[in-house]
Amino acid sequence: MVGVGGSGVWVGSLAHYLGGMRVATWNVNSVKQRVPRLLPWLEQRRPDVVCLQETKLADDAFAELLGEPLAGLGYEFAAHGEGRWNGVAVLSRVGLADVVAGMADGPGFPQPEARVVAATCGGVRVFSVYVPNGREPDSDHYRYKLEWLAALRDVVRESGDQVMVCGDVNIAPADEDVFDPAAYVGHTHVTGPEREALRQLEALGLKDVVRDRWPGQRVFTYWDYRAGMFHQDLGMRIDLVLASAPVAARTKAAWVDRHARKGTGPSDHAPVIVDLDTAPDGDIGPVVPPPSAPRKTKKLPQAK
DNA sequence: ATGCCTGAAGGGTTCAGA
Repeated sequence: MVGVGGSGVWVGSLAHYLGGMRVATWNVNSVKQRVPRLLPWLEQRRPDVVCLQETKLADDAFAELLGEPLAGLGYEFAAHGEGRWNGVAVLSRVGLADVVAGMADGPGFPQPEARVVAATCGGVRVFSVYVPNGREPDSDHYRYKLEWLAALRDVVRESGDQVMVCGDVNIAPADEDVFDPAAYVGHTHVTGPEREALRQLEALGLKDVVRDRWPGQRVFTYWDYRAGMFHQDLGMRIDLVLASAPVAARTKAAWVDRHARKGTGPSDHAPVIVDLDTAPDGDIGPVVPPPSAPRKTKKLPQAK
C-alpha cells in the first residue's frame, strides 16, 4: 500500500531527481514499539529516504499508526507488512514511484512473506529488504534464505543502473563483521553458502558502501539485547547499504547511527545512514530543485 | 539455564529473532 504525505507536489516530477540525498536503513524490531524512537530520529537525522525492516505491522495498521505523523514530516510511504512477523517499508520525501511489494517469483515459507518492497525515490530504485534469518544451517529455513537471496538477485538485475539495496541481510559479509568469528562457527549468518549468495548479489555491480568507507574498521549494526552486548560492542554488521556503481560514486558519508541503539527502548539494530552527493553533470535526466526547497508556492504580495 | 532480552499473539505460554 502507498500513503501520501505532505503536499505531494514532487511525486512523479522527481523520477529523475539526482540531487544530494540522505538514505537510511533501519531494522526497527516492531515499528509500533519504536514510534517513540523513530519519529524523533526522523526529525533529528532528516533522512530523505528510509528503508524499514521488521515493522511487524499490517498495512492498514501501519497507515493508522504512522500516516499522520509521517505526512507531517513530509514523507510518503510504501508499507508491505503482514501483522505478526517481518514487514518492510520505504519512506520518502524525494518521490515514491513504481512501488512493488514482494517478488512475483520469490519463494515462500511456505507462503510468500513480507520481506521486500521497492520504490523509485529521487531517481534511484530503492529496495528495502529483510532477508530470512535461516535459523539453523542446512534447515528448511536456511535453504529458503538462499533461494530468497537468489530471487532477489534476479529482480535487482532487472532494475537499471541506479539501484540501492538496503536492509537487514542477516549475513555478516566477512569475519571482520562479527565480534568473534569463533563464536559463530556452525551458526547462520557466517556460513560459506550465505556469504556466496551475498557475493552473487553484489556481483551485479553493487558496492557495500559502509565497508568501502571504513575498510578494516570495527563496524557493527546489530547487538543482542542480552548480557550488555551493546555496551561491550559485541555485535555484527548485518545491515547493509549496497549501491550500484553510479550511486556509490556519489557517497559523501556512510555510517552507523549508534546513538539510536542507546537509551530507552531501542531496537537491537542501529540505523545505517548514507549521504549521496548531487549526481555529476551529464548524468541522466534533468536535475530538479532539492527537496529542501519550499513545497508549496506562496503567493507573495505584488507591488502595484 | 545454554534464548542471558524483546516483541507478538493469545492466553496464563510459546515462538521468533541472530
